[in-house]
Amino acid sequence: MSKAERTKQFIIEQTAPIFNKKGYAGTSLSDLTNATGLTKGAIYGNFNNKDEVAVAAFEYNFGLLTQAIDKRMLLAESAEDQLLVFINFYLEYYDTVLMRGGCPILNTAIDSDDGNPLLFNKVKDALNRWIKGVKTIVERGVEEKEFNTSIAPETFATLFTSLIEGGILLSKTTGETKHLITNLQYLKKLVRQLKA
Amino acid sequence: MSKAERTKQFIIEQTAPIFNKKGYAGTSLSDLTNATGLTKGAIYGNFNNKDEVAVAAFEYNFGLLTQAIDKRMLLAESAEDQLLVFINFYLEYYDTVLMRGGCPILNTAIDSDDGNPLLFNKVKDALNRWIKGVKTIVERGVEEKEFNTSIAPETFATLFTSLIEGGILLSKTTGETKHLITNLQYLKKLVRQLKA
DNA sequence: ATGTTTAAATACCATTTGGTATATTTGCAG
DNA sequence: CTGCAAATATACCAAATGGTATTTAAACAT
Repeated sequence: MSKAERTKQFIIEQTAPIFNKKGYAGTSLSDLTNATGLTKGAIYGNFNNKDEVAVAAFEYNFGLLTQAIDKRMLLAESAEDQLLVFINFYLEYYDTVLMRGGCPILNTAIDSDDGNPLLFNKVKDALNRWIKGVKTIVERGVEEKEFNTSIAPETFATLFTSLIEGGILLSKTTGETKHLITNLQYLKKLVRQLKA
Repeated sequence: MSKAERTKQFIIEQTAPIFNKKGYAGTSLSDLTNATGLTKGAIYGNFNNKDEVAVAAFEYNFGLLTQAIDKRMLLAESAEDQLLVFINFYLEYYDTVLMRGGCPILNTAIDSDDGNPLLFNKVKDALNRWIKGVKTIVERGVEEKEFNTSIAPETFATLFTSLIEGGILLSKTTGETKHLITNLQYLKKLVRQLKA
């Protein structure tokens, strides 16, 4: 890894939590220099503008989540276990996710819907991939006779994602973890229903 | 209503959708003057700072929603009908809500969680009131033997709110209404389950 | 109608913003 | 260990930011 590549990575790692917490418009160039200890010259030597840093930061934040989940996914064999990977991940790592500013999809979607189409498209893609991933798991479960068809895969995927994101919103806003936990437990029940 | 009160109201009405769309940090003083056609003098004659305008704007945005819902709530007698008021409101007015920048609670919660505690507390209160309102409806339904206890009122309120907010997020981000509709239809099913 | 209070416009301020050109340092190949 | 290229720091820029006196205009009670 060249020097430039290393500092570029360093900038992303240091600024990613800030973008996630303060949002795109709320994060200034001086926030970036403060967080990294670097100067504007270093930032603009590695990125063309603030936009590019924001996009890279989002991809990094989202990547952290997906990597952690994908890693656990390897150990899951059945469709049920794969769905439980998501649920258990959030049950265990909710505090960590919160410490980093919350769910990057939730944050960045709301933050970029007006005025930052490049970033917004990235979030859109990420969210669509996530929903589709859940849907695919359920479809496979149905194909392999592990799941019944009491809930359509597409419907399930929407409910699944909404309850997680909605739960994060409620818990983050009220300060009470119980909301997310309630949703995750309900999702477990839904998964069980899918099996019965 | 005095002149000052009228312009104050005018400022709130004109700037409320902007704050909802662009967020607090993303809305500048010049956005406010542009939207109103007034000058900084007029704004600062009626508000002490940008914060105060933002808080007033949020309360206005949230008030629009609650007023519309409360109005319909008067016609609902049973607990079931009262829950359906929420569901049908979002089914019918989703486009209108989106046109104004989406759900003010969702937007403002994400926007103000870092760096604007005054505003954040307002959202927190609003969200807590909403959740509690749903819970109370279900509790009353149980008391009056209209609802069974298959789902605890508190659990139901969390699921209910999460599915609506989560659905709005999904639909707004993907651009596909189906997500919110899926959730609202599922909520209808949950309400029916509560009756059976 | 007039004088006074009230509200809004103007002109101004320091600071910060995102961004760039240039200078300086650093890393690294020969 | 030296020379050159790559990477970072410095110095600078115009524009925009939130905010404040001060001036002007509009309301309104008498």
